[in-house]
Amino acid sequence: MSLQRNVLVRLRDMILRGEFAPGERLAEVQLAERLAASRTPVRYALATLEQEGLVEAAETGGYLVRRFTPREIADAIAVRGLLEGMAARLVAEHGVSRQLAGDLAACLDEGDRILANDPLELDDYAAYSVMNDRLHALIVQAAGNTALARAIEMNDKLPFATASAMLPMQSAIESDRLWMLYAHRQHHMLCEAMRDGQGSRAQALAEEHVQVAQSSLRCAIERRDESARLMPGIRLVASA
Amino acid sequence: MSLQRNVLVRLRDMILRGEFAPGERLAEVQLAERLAASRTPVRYALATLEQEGLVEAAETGGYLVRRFTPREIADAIAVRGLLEGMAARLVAEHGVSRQLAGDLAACLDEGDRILANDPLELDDYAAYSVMNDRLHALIVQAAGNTALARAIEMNDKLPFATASAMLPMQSAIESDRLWMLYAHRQHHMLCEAMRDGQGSRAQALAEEHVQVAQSSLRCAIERRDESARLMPGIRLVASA
DNA sequence: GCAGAAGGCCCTGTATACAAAAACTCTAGC
DNA sequence: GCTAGAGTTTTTGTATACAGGGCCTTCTGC
Repeated sequence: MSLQRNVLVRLRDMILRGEFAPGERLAEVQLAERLAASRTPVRYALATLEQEGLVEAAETGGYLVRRFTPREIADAIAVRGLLEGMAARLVAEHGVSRQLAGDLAACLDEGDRILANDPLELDDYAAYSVMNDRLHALIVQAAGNTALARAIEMNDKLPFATASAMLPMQSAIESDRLWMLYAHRQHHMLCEAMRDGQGSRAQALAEEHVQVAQSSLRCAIERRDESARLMPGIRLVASA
Repeated sequence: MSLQRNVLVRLRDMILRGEFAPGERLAEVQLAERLAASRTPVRYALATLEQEGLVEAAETGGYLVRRFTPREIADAIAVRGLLEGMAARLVAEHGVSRQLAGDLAACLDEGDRILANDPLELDDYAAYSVMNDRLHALIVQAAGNTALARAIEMNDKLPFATASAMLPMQSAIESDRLWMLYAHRQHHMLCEAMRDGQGSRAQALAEEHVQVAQSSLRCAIERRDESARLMPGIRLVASA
């Protein structure tokens, strides 16, 4: 992989891990030596991350780590609901191919299997996240609308807006298993609606599905200290 | 303005004007001398335009002008409809402020005034475009959802996906005035729905509103040679 | 005559030099 | 003690040098 790409993914990861304070200046030389590269790849990464919205250009020049409000995160989650709702409707209207039906069923089965464990372990959350991301990606891909896929991809660059960003939070909630059972039941219903060509039902389900993430977000904001351990990136979200 | 920004907007404009063939390699040194700058600002512009989707990274390195299919443009227009529909619904649900009501009314009045001219002149199309963009921007801004605004902004970077991108095409259609009267009637109805707090009516109207653009797009694709004079950027759309 | 290899040319990725501007610090004066 | 100002230092924006790689051309051998 080129150094540019390497620096980009590492810097993005560092920001998402909360290694910088929100509003902090990202000095190029400092980043360059920390990432063992020259300023050129670092500048490329910063320009890209500005487009992604993780970093903002300072008026005086250079870049600052962006500070997010809880409102902005909630907004992004709502937009994801809208976009995934459209994707689900398109899939329902196009019809579910045999291939897709099999892939979706595999995701559903795996989710069932994971949630059969009663005290959910850390591995279970991780495995569920992978399954969850794959399920959502399958639907978006099957929708076959490139602009829609691009919009979702862009929206998911914002922290905590992605499908499984809030999942680590579940392990801090007492009723975690109930929430996940609810969310996964929605997965089942959504796949059923798409399979049966029920476009507006599928859309409504996908749109409603993000309310679970909204709940988790509210919980994470209320219990910052606790969630900071599970999701270090929460530092980027303003406390007020 | 910094040279970086200057080069970025000029290069974006050159691509949108169709000054490059789709798939053409954008050699950095050549662009640099053409834009009277060094490779550094040019590389910044290319990286940004890649994020915007106007340019794609070649496997071997460097960048190529993107080629768009009519399907991709139609997809982007559909996504704009979805996003603007959500914006309209949010405005209806939040309520229309006195300030916003005045601004919207000014747009509606100006549109009425322009469309009162019976043979529409070139100036009329231009003035209508400005009004149209302002009206759409007002609604998005009033929705107050930053992620939504970002998604629309990103989507509008794709050629021919923006609200008034297809307007120049109208001057080549016999029934242009009828179409524009129809679209502007939708503007009136949309503002009425938002004012009266009719969220789902507003959403449906905004979503349906983009069908005018879809029509214009189909017309532009069918009559490439004619539309190429009015919208040079159509060169970027594959003929097939 | 054709195929394969070698050489040269152009292009990108990376590093770095340089200048202008901004920020910080230290000092002097009120 | 605080403010203003000058000087210094850091930082960004820009240009450019350099190396590695790909592609095209050309030459040679079969």
